[in-house]
Amino acid sequence: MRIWCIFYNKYCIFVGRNRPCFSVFMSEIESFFKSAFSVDNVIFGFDEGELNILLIQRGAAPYKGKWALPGDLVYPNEDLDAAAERVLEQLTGLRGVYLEQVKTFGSVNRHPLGRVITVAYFSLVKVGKHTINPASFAQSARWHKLSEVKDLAFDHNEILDSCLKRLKRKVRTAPLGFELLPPKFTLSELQQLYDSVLDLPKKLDKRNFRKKILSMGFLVESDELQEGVAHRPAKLYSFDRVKYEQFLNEGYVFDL
Amino acid sequence: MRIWCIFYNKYCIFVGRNRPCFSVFMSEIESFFKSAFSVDNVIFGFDEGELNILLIQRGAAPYKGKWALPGDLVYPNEDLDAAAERVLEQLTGLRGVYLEQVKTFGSVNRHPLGRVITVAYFSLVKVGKHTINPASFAQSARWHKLSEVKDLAFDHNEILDSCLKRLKRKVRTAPLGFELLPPKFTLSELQQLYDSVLDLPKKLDKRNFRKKILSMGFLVESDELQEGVAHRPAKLYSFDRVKYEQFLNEGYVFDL
DNA sequence: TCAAAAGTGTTCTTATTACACCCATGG
DNA sequence: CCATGGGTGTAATAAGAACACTTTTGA
Repeated sequence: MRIWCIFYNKYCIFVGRNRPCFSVFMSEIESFFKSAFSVDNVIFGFDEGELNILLIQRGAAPYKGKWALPGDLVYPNEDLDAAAERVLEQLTGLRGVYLEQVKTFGSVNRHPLGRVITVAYFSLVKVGKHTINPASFAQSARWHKLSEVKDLAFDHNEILDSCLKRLKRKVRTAPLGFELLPPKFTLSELQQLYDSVLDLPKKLDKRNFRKKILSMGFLVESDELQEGVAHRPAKLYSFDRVKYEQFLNEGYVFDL
Repeated sequence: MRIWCIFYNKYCIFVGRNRPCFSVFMSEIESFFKSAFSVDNVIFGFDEGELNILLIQRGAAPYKGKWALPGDLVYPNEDLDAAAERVLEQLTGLRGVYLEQVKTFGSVNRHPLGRVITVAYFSLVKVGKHTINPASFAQSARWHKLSEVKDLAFDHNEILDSCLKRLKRKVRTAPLGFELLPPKFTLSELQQLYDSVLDLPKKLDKRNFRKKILSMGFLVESDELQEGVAHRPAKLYSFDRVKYEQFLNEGYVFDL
């Protein structure tokens, strides 16, 4: 059965089987726009020595064809965090990744079709551990180098800025970097990650960086070496979460 | 302009200017009518050497009679920050105070009457510069010592925890303390504030605290002295925002 | 044998901590 | 004259910054 409705005067009249079946006050319809809420997820990955983010290309108006952050309306019986996790999982198939709420954007006119407030999240994924499935979201989806991202749909540039700022702060005070690397990594890869994320005027000093991160005692050296590189192969390390907890319990704090 | 919409399958397709402009899931239409968003504001004040917060006592169900954070639904044409400012102004008459968004709480069952997500803010006010007007909110409103706050309505304890945590972090890296003090204050008052907010196992060292805060160069000594105290009167200082900007421009950061 | 990144200590400089006595005022 | 908090400097320690050469590998 089809039901049509027409917005007329201050009423929305629903029409089924060729006659009006019920109507609602426009203001209630308007409240629909008032109270729509969504999540948007800035998905960070680290690839080719650079920070990347996963964007979708919008398949429908508004902003059709523009690149945007993956996001969706929050379902009626869904917690906010769950909605953000769902967006990520539908797009990448990944579960249990690092996810953090950053800020809520609710300017009256941020969405051209009505009042939609959106809760921004960022997540950290290991690039290459997943295949991207844009189907339910958009006409396409792919990784973009952060340095090449510009002119996103809606207020998504502002959202991205907030998330990036948060990441830059948080990465210095919590062991987030490891979420972006494979389970085993070289110290140079780790340093490159920090250099890239922090984007400081001067790069970190190799010796000081190694001294500091190793002195914290939660990186464990494996007996494996890097392979297939045209230079002296580096030792592979991994992040030991249990040792990190001990480190915290002894009253130390991660600070880079 | 008329907008038509057609309910088809499980979608509601909105039609403007003879073509579809957007569509939504039917079930979402229903949820929109039942959902709302609000702001809650943790209003911090500093009084009698202690951090205080301004609470209202609920005048209506649910949680009638319980203490709660002041908050309200966001109006249809109101930005989120504006709603938080309005809540504060209606309660205290204050405008232009420090206000910061902290986190959004959206658990499905956090509100017994329906789906309400709430955006938590904190603000910092100078106690005594205002009179409290609970009228439009609740049966009463008053300051509570933070140490005596317990068992608030809704998930407001959790919201308070988040805001307090944020304040503790932020107060060390931005000159927020001054927002809680009168324009002229003694260094001991300032230190007492930091001791109280940070709640460290050891109090700050008086000489080291003074050395550090004065060395930043944005506190200006006035020629006035404390009055009416039964001991050597302290010099009054004030925070110079222009000098603080200079301090930042020279590449320094506030860090306590 | 060359290119390319891995790996490694020491010195200097700066920031942080710890600590105790005299001073000015009101009651 | 006493109680109360105001005000002050220095020495020891710890943390951070700067810096250059040898090693191992694949091509």
